[in-house]
Amino acid sequence: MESKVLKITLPDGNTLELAEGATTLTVAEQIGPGLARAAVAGRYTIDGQTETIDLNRPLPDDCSIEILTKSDDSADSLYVLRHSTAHVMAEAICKLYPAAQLVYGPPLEDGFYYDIDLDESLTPDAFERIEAEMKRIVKEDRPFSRYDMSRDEAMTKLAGEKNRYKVDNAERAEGDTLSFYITGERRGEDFEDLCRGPHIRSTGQIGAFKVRQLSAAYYRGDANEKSLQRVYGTAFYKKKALKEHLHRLEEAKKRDHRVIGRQLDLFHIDEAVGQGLVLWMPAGSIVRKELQDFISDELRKQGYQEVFTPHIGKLDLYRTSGHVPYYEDSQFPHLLVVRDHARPLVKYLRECRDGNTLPDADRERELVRQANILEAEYPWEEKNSVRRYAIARELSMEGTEQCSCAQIAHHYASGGGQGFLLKPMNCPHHIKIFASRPHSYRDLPVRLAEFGTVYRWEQSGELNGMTRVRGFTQDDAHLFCTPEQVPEELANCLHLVRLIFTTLGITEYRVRVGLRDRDSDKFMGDEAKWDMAEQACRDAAKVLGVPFSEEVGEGAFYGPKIDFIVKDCLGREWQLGTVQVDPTLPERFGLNYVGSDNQEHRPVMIHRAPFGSMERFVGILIEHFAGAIPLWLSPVQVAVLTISEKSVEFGRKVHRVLADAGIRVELDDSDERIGPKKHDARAKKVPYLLVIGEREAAEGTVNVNNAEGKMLGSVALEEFVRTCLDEIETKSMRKLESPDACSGSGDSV
RNA sequence: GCCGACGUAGCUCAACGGUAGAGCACAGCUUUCGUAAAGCUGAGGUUGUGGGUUCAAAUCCCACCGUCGGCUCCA
Repeated sequence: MESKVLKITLPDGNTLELAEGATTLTVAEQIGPGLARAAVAGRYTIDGQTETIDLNRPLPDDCSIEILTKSDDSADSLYVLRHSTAHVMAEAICKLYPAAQLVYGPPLEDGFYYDIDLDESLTPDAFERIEAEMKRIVKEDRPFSRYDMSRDEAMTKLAGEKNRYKVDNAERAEGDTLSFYITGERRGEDFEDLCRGPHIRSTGQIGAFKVRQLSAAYYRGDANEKSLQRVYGTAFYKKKALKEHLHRLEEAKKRDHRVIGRQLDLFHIDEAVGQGLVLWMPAGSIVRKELQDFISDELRKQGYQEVFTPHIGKLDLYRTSGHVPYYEDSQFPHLLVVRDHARPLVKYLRECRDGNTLPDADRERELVRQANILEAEYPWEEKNSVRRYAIARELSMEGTEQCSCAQIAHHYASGGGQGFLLKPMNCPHHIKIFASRPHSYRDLPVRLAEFGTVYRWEQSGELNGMTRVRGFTQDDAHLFCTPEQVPEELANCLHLVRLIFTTLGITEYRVRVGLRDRDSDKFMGDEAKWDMAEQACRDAAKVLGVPFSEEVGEGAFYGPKIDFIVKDCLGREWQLGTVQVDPTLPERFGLNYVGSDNQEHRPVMIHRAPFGSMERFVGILIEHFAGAIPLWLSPVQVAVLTISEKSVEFGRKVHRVLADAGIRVELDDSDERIGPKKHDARAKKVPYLLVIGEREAAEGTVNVNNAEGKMLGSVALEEFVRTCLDEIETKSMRKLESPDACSGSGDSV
């Protein structure tokens, strides 16, 4: 076989011709010794397909190539480094804890983790020892070496090692051969791991690393599987980069909406009220109200009608919608109401309990009959009158203190009994508004909007400030339309979401089209209609013209959806705006309208919430602006700060003029110095601070300072009012930069 | 719900077996001041709750409640 010559295209467009078997390292050496030293891995592209590859593995064919180096902090380069560091950490842990079984250790966007199965609980105290061990491995500068094995051979080898996780991993891996990476060169002696690679050249290339965090993680993300210990770490090529990274994390914490929410008195969550139940403080309420008014104005323009509905609904309503029993885990306990008929029974049993006697059987039987409780439901077998009283109370639905009673749970789960549910969603109520009147196709679309508060029993460990709560208000609306109207309505909904994001300067978001998982029982409804709805979502997302990803299993239980997802200060993703196509609930509720053919037709429903929820949106917004929210949203828009008693009178006048103009203004005429007054106003992130001294009083001007404390200069009071109102009116994100700009139009400031 | 860490004054933290202390905030007084924290004085806590160990518990142990970081979940 004659040896082939490979044509390698470099990033600068030059090409190299190398003998077959050439590696990325060969290429790097050709270019220069410095590059060869700094190189960590290669990245080649053939036919538009890009792969990262070990430095010392032969390039498969003609390709264009990019050399990843230690001085390059690109995601690709760091990815290889972190994956390699995960191997080093795994080795360290195995050495310190020989009983540890390795499971899976991928790189992450900002680090890596390794899942391990170990009975002994790891604690952060172990980090130092793990790091010390890792340091040793790094110092030894062991090369990462790869070897391949046929699948059969590898499976035999792994089976012999008695690590079921690696066997599982291997079974799920693709290809006829499996690869292993040795941290070192001595096969059978040095640490090795089943791994696709690629890796950096040697452990010495790991410049800086840190073991950071511990958590439990279920094997393969399955809560029924074994709980593993996940150890997180991160790595960089340079110590400085690690330091900066850790510093950034510290800085990001200062933007945390929970921290700023307290500083600015925006909201409060009180243990005595309940987990995940947000109390909006006066300042936070202003932000929320402004946002609601903003969207209400838009909705009016777009032909929505606002409605109000109660916070609870009958269980039967949610049995129809499918919420009961399918989503019971996420619901607050049902509200059980007093059955008047049962009161005499409860009273009698209470007397027995208080008198510490057993009830008379005949009398009890008679009262049970009167109570209209099925004999079969009644706990005759309970011999204890206290217990019997408690159960009778439950059966009579008088209170719910004892609601753990399995009989009750079973009773309700099996469809019996009338009670109420705190609404987990607004749709059933809106559906009933729609269904309360006959509709002609001429009426459609009907668009019903409500700031509807819903309650969901989120797992305690999931709660998070404002972003994950148990009671929240959706800026909800449901559109009932003909199938033909769906594309246009969807497009309008998406544009509304985008308008809101644009207005608030949220540019970093991703769009996800959530589809059903055909293998899951989480989704209900007709297959064909789902297909149509999913296609409608794809089409609408395309029309919107932003990149989006399609994700299976992310749909709502009744239909597919398009979500707008934003990251918080710690990089966690939160779904904000959502638009959902629902072919299912109209069916379940038997909704219809009369078409032009005088026949009844089934409408399609669109659920949409551009903010998602007021709580989550405001939480994210606080972090987005680090508390320095735009003027139109600011709880306090202007602070008037007097310099001394001599300027208090004019300060009061300024305050009054601004207040009369509808501007949210606060006056600080306390006998403090101007420095501290400014400091206080800045701490509250007030957008404009007006310093009022004798000079201003004499001239009728105000001395304008921005939220950063920078003095912008003085301007006539009337002019400041005008500019302020303009900035508020236009919901401008831009601030005054100099007082001269005050006289200009809103756009120029 | 799971794993780990943590709960001390309104906030941020100290004290880590010998019955709690600071800064900020708050109140009073002094000061009337020109742009990033004035001074003095005062008030404020049965150390999340309940048990236990101990002569003695904020401190050690257990349970519960809550918070935080992950996991899982998220209509």
